[in-house]
Amino acid sequence: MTALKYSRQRESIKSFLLSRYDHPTADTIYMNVRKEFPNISLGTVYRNLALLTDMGKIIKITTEGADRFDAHVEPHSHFICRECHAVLDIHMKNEDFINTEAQKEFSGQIEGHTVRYFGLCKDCLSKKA
Amino acid sequence: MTALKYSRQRESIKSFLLSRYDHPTADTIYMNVRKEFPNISLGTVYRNLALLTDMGKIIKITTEGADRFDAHVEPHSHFICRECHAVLDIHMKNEDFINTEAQKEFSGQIEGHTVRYFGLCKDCLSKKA
DNA sequence: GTGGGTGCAAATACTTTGCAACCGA
DNA sequence: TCGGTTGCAAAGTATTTGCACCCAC
Repeated sequence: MTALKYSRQRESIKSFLLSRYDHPTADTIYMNVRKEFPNISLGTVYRNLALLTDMGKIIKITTEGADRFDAHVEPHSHFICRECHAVLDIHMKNEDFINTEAQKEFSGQIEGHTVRYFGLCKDCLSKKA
Repeated sequence: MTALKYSRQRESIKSFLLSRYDHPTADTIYMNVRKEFPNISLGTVYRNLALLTDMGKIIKITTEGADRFDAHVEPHSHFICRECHAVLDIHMKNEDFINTEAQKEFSGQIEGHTVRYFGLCKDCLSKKA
């Protein structure tokens, strides 16, 4: 029974994440939280991101390169660009994939805000033209 | 114009992957290919996995921990266990998500065999009971 | 005061890369 | 022979962890 204690650093990390919709990496979070806590260390950022993830306050998204984080935990899905690894929100209703083969095969096992579509984002698509 | 040359090691890696449906990691591939090529190095395994991925002969699946690889490139989706990180195939038709919000929002940008569902596999579910 | 949290640095896990020797076309 | 490929080891990137000190309760 580890009693969680308040920490200004953790609060700052969470509120920074709440202000962003682009799923920043631990390093980006570190750079920004440093504006408020110049002495914070990357280790502390990682430790708190792990804590917040375990508590369900944020979501960790593992992609190529560094993991990305999202404080918006309402059920939603993600589109991930194969090229630039941008993570974009998809505002998809849970019921939306209820009739898919996946839903039939893994009925009851698939959690919300956990579907990820991969492809090319518009920026990367247009750079190819 | 780099002319690709035949390599027994690369062939072995590819045929090992074709024999597996559990999406092994580079290290597992290394361990197994070593039975045929005792002197092969991890670096060579990684180099060839990158080459095969670029050629579209295999798929790289980035998850927590080590990346996983799949030589079965026919369009299909994956179910990934949050707990043990197992990657299971979902035999889902491409048309299956054509009416979803994701498909509408990212029309033409979503590639085949690239949708990933997250949840708990049956083994991990039963261990919780 | 006590135990969780922090900064720092070292360690770890996974992957990439430089280089000389090797091998396929 | 020529240039791609390999084994080995060192380096690189992302993340975790041990430890002494600090701070919330």
